[in-house]
Amino acid sequence: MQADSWSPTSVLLTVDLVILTLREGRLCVLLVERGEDPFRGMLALPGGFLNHDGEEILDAAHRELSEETALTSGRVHLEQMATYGDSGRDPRGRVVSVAHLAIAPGLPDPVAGTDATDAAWVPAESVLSGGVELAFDHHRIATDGIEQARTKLEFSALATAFCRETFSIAELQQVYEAVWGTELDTRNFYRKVQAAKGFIVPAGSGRRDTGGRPARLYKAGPQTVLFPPLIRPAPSTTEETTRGEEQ
Amino acid sequence: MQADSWSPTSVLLTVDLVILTLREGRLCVLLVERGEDPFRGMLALPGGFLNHDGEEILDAAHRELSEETALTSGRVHLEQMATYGDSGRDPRGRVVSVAHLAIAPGLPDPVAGTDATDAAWVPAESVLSGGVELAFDHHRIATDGIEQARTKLEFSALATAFCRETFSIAELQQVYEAVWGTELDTRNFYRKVQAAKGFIVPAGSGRRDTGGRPARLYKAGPQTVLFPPLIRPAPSTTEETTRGEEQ
DNA sequence: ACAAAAGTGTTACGATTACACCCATGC
DNA sequence: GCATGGGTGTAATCGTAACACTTTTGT
Repeated sequence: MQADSWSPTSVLLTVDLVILTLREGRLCVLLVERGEDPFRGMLALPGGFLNHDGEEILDAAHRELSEETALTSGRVHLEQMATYGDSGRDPRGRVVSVAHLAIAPGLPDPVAGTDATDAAWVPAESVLSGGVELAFDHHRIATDGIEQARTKLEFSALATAFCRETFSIAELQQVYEAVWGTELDTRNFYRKVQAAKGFIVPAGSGRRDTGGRPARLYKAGPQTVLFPPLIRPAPSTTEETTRGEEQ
Repeated sequence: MQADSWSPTSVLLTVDLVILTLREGRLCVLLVERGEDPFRGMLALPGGFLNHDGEEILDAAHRELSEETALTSGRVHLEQMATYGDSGRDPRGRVVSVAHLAIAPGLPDPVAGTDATDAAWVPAESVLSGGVELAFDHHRIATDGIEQARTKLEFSALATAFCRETFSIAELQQVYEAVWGTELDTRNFYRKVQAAKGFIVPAGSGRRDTGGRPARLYKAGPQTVLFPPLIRPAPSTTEETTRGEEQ
């Protein structure tokens, strides 16, 4: 720590959320239209300042999550992602944002937030391709969040957070296919997730109205790290030599 | 973002550094003895408040790194790790710390910082086992940093940051063995690192006074992500079912 | 010549893939 | 019965581990 001869700079702290879900087989991000003035009317990630003195960062993220979504129970995955504090990122002054990644099962269609004028699920593809413009540095944050979700799917049990309490293995596979944007072999996927001990545990015989033989149902197991991991197939011949690492 | 009906809380922002290096084949962390009053005389991670209005977080981390170590050139790896902001973590008030991970080649023995009374390289093992007490929540931060380094060694070219400008493959192997605490087969390691294209590139024939045939020398390649990755051998039969994920 | 360390070939094994096949249910 | 989707068996293939072996230098 530094000597206190000069007074240290204080900053405003916000939490921003990259909330991901699956809608009609597509990975989507929750975006809100800003009702307040910096970037009023523009799309942005949900988020906000710390509430009162003493609110924990993770609590603030949970609070913003509840405000923006109609999340019933505590069945949401929420974890810290990275901190963005570039001096020019907010016109109001020095605002540092601790970005979080949230994963939720498919949520009711249009979600009306408390202070946000409007909220909408936007396909992750549109964000990645730059098709939508976002306020602040939220494009960067959203991109980082999506990429992090893709990576964590390989090594952690994150995929179950996209599903409801109980789910079939086919549903779990759809999560992987949607987030990665690839197709997987049903039979091999079946055995791989079973091989990862503690990933999923049986939860009764299933009743699903899909027509064929009913699938067995499972729920999330105790393990958070997957071994062996589910390796994401390489995007075929397209070599990508440029991938930044340090931020 | 929230409406401005109430004034948002401002916090003090610090950067803390988990600086890792190899000394005599052991992974070590740089710790300083605090000369100022919260936890005066106790060991802590190097770090400090943001300097003046407008200093970028990453710049502050670089500055602290230079102050605490005698780093000559820019050959240091520095990346953001995680943010720690629990309300009780600093007795002076609400202080939020953006922790960074730094990797450096073996540095001169005793490093005297500018404001820290004393600085010392402490074996990572001692920190992990709880053998040394650290100020604030720095034990947690240091543990997280060491674990992150271990993981990143598998999938990124981080290991080269532990080496000097040029290095032999055997030296690179020592990095892996020290950080992971395992032994690796020399021959297979040799081919694995060569197979990861862009990881290391030749840098002239080597001269080392080790007695045998001189090793070829290499330098860090352009690639930051390793494919195929160098998988860390499982720690034998010892099952570990409890590994936290969310923070 | 010998020791020490670098680098190469080769085989055995385990994991992964691709795909053929059988099972259970609704209509 | 037959369409539909769930679940199992198996051979070809790939990557890896293990280790014998050759090469190059210093003394």
